[in-house]
Amino acid sequence: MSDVIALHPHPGKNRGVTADLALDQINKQIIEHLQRDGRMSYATLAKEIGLSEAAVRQRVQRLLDGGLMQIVAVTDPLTLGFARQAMVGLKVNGDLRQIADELAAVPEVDYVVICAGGFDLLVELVCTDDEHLLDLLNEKVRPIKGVTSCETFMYLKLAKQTYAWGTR
Amino acid sequence: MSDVIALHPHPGKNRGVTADLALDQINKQIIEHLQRDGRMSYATLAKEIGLSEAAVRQRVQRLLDGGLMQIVAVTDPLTLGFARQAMVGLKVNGDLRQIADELAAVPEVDYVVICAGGFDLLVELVCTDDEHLLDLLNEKVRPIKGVTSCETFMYLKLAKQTYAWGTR
DNA sequence: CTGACTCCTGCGTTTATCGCAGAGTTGATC
DNA sequence: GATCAACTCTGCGATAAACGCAGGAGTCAG
Repeated sequence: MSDVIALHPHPGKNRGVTADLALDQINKQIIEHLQRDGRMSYATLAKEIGLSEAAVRQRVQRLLDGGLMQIVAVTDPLTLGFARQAMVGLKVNGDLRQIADELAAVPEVDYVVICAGGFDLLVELVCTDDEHLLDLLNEKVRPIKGVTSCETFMYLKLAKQTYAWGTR
Repeated sequence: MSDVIALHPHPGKNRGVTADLALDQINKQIIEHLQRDGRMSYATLAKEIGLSEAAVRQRVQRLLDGGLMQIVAVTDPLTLGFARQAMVGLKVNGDLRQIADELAAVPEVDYVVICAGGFDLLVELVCTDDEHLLDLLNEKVRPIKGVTSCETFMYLKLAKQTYAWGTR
């Protein structure tokens, strides 16, 4: 496959910087493989990359512990009984970060991004039905202080959903 | 945690329906656990759910093979060197599904959803930089036949990203 | 009742994971 | 330039998990 790059990527390079978690070429390779199959064994991962099994295990563990990567099961919410999903575009006044955090605290909110353009915030909601969606919008989203406008885009069909962007 | 429900969910119930992949309570429990930790061992998963290890392994394999669930590593693209992410809201004329498929074929597009509201399609782009984003919009998105309007929301900060909605 | 089907269990074999001690490098300090 | 601490890798034995398969039990159609 692709060439293995530096077997010894400057050991001891990242001292001082405590929890820095360098994303060297090896870690990127690890992530790329796990983006395709999150359950790949450390052993085969090690063979593919050209490192010992223990070293790969160590690196994966560090990536997970550091919150830089997580390995999870993903599904189409529609197949799990969440009949109603929606993206909400918000315009707000005040502290963007704080409002984003408030929204992030809502369990039914699975995605919050601060952005530039016609909306200040984009928020994805996962609901069981229309009633649930209405409740959320009415009780949890619109009442947030600083929210001046709220436009809802109800999902009709999820056409693509990928997590393997690779790395650069 | 939650009570274990029916140990024997009507064996042999889903005959006839060839590749149906029933989402019974057990499968939902499996998904819920793997949404939290995709690398959980079949053994502990089996103990938590109250089935044999082999049965759980069989079910997980079927969920994966059937494309109903995938276990992958997820990361914040920004930490992986993708400095520029954006959501694009499109208004289109013509066949929504076909246009959605065309967009889905673009590698840099990781999310396409057909929706109701001010936009017909929401598309998420993962780019290395502004140049890349400009290229994409100019060469791959706007030229698509039927696209009448295109509004871009550049990501400034990802505030939340979850894949564990649980199940209903 | 019989047969086909599905799903589960139990168990032996193979494979992977875990934990730890030791070697090699690097950068800072003296 | 020698020493030391910090980091990462390797190798290996003990433990644990995954795999494959044969057998049992339930369900449904004829």
